[in-house]
Amino acid sequence: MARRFVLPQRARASVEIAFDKELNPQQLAVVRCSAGPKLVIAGAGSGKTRTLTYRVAYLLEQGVPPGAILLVTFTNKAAREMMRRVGDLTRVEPHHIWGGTFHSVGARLLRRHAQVLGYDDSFSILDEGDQRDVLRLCMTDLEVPVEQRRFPSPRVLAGLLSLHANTRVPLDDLLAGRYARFLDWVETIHEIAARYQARKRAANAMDYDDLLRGWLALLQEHPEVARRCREQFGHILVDEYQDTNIVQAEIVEAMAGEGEVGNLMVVGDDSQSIYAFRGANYDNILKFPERNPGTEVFRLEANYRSTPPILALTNASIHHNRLQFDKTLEARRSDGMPPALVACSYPAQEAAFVAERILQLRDEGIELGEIAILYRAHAHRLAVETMLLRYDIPYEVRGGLRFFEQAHIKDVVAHLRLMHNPRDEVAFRRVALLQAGIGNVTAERIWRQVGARSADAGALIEALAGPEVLAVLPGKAKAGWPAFVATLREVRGAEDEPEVAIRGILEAWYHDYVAAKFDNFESRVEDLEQLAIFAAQYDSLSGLLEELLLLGELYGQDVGGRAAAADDDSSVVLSTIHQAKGLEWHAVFIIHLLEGFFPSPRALDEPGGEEEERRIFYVAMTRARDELYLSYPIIRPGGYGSAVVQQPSRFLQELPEELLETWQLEEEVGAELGAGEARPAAADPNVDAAVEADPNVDPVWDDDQPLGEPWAH
DNA sequence: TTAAGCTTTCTTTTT
DNA sequence: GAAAGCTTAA
Repeated sequence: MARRFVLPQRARASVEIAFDKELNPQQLAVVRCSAGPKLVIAGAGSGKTRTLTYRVAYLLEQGVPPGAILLVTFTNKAAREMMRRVGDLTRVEPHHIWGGTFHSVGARLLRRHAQVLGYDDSFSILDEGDQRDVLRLCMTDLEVPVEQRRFPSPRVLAGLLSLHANTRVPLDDLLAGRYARFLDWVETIHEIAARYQARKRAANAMDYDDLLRGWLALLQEHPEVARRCREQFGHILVDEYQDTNIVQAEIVEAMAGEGEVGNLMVVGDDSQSIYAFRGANYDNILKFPERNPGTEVFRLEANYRSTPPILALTNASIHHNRLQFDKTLEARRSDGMPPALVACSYPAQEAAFVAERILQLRDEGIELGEIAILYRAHAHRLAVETMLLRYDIPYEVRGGLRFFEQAHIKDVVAHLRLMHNPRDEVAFRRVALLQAGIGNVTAERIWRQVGARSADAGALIEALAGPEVLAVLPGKAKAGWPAFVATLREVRGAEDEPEVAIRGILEAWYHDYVAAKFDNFESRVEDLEQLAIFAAQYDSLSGLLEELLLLGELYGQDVGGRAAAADDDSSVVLSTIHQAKGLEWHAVFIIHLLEGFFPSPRALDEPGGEEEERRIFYVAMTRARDELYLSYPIIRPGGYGSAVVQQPSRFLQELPEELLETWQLEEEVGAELGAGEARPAAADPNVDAAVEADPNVDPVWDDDQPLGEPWAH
C-alpha cells in the first residue's frame, strides 16, 4: 500500500543575485536576453559555464519552474555540476531541472514513450561491444561467406552504421567513399543493416544512435508527444553546440518548436569543434542563424583563464583555420611566462623533462592536481607514465577502457540486463556462454527454445528451468545449470536492490569464475566490489543500468577510492585532449607534438581534417592558465636499434617564433636519467649535451639537428 | 561442439 | 601490450 504525495515545484529564489556585479556586460546580455533563438559564441575561458549557470538562475528568478528548463550538456557530469551551482546560487532545488547529455535525456524521454515506437519501456541500451555482438549474429544469420573475400568486421560495420545514423549520409555513398574497399559487398551490407535493426527491435534494445533517432522520431512522427515536450520545456539550453550532429540539431529545433517559440539558446565555440569523427557537424553552429531566422548572436570574447602570452599563441594558432566565426580572444589577465617549446631527443627524455619540471613546480608550491599532461592519442602517454612511476609522482589517467566495458563488469551486468529486459538476446548469450559446457551452438538452441515466451522475466526463468531446455543441454552443462537458474531467480527477486543482486551473482558463482579465468583476478574482484557499492545508490535495476551505460566519464579509476582520494591527495592528470575539454589547469604539458602523430594521419584523409586537428591542438593549449609546455621527441627508436628522425608537428612549425620560448635540454654527464638532478632550463656550457640545438637556428624546423646518442642509456 | 592456444589487429578521438 | 579472431586438439 503506498500513497503518492506530489511535491509541487516552487521557485524559491529567495536570494537576490547581483547579476551585474558577477558578470561582464557581454555575459550579462546573454543572461538577461529576451525570447527568440540565441546563439552564443563563447571562446575558450570566456566564462561560458558561468554564463549558462547564471542564465538558468536568472530564469528561475523570473519565476520559470525548474521543470520547464532543459539543459543539454556534453557529459552528465557537466550537467550535474552546473545544476549544483545553480542550486547554490538560487536555493532552488535544481533536480527538477532536466539536465544531461542528448543520450541520457533521450533515454529518459523514450522510457516514457517507448510504446508509441513499438518498444517496451524496459528496453536495453546497447554499448559498442553489444552492438558488435548483435552484428556478429546478423552475419551468422546471413551466412556471410567470410572466407572468400574480405568482409568488414563487426567493428567496422558498427562504425559504418553509426556514421550513417549520425550524418544521414546514405550507406551507398559511404560505401562509395570512405568505405570503398567494401564495394563488393554493398548488397550484403544493406541486408545486414536491415537485419541489425530487426534484431534490436526483437531484443527490445536500442543502441546509442537509436536513442537520438528515437527521440527525433517521437518529435517528428508523434505530434501528441511532441506537443507535450514543447509545452513542458519552455526553455532549452544546449551547451557545446559545436559538437552536435545533424540528428541532434534537428532534435533541438523540434523541441523548441517552429520559430514562434523563442526559447532556444545554444552555446558553443566553433573553434573547439573536435568530434567530426563521430558525425558532429560543424555547420550546426556556423549555420544556426540561417536555419533559425531571427537568431540573435552573442559573443563572449573576454578570456579570464589564460595569461596574455598563452592567449597570443592560441589565437595565432587558430587563425590558421579559415572556416570559423571571426573572433579574437582578449586577455583579461596580465603578465605571465611565455609558452615553452621543448625539443627533446627521444621519448624517454621528453618524459624525464616533464617529470623533472613537475617536481620543480611542486617545489614552487603548485599542487599536482593543477598540472595536466595532454596527448592526442592514449598510446602517446606510455613513456611519460613510466617516468612518473619511476619518479614516484602520483598521477591519474583519464580514459582508457571504460569501467563498464571491462569484460567482468559486463558479465555481471548482463544478468541484471536480462532480468530487466528478458528479450535481450545479447545479454542472454553473454551469461549463457559463461556457463561451462555451453558454446555458441547450445546458446542458440536454448534461446530458440525460450525466446518466444520471454516477455516476462519470471516466464523466462521458468522456461530456462523447463524440460525443453534441459533436453538441449549437453551433459557437461547439466551440473551447473540449476545454480545458474537459481542465480537468475535471486537477481529477479532483488529487482529493487541492485546491490543485493550483484552480490548474489558474485557469491553464487561469478567470484569463482573470475578467479579461475583471469590472472589479475584480485583487481577485477575489487572492481566488482566497487560496482556493488556504486549500485547501492540505486533502488532499481533500470536506474543503475541507464547510469552505467550513459555515464561516459565513469572510468575504472573513478569508481572506487581513487576519485574520492584524488581530492585531498592530488595527482597529476594524464588525459587525451578530447577528454580534457572543458577543464583547465595551472600548468599544461602537451607532449608528442610530432608530424605523423599530431595531426593524426588518418584525420588528414578526411576533408577538413587538418582544420579539425588544429582545433584539437587549440583546445589543448587553451586548457592552460599560467604555464604551457609544448614538447616533442625528435627521434623515435625503431626496432633493432634503428631510429627514425621525425618532424615536429606542423602546428608548431606554423607558429610565430616570438610567441614561444625555446627551451634547450641538456643532460648531466654521468648522471643516470631520472636519478640525478636534470636541469631543464639552465644552460650549462660545461655539460656535454646529449641534445643540443644551435641557438641560432630555430630548432623547430631544422632538419639537421645534432642527434647525439640518445639511446646510449 | 567446446575450449585452449596461437595469431592478428589495434589506436584518433566517445555518447 | 591487450583483446578479438582464428586454428586446432580433445
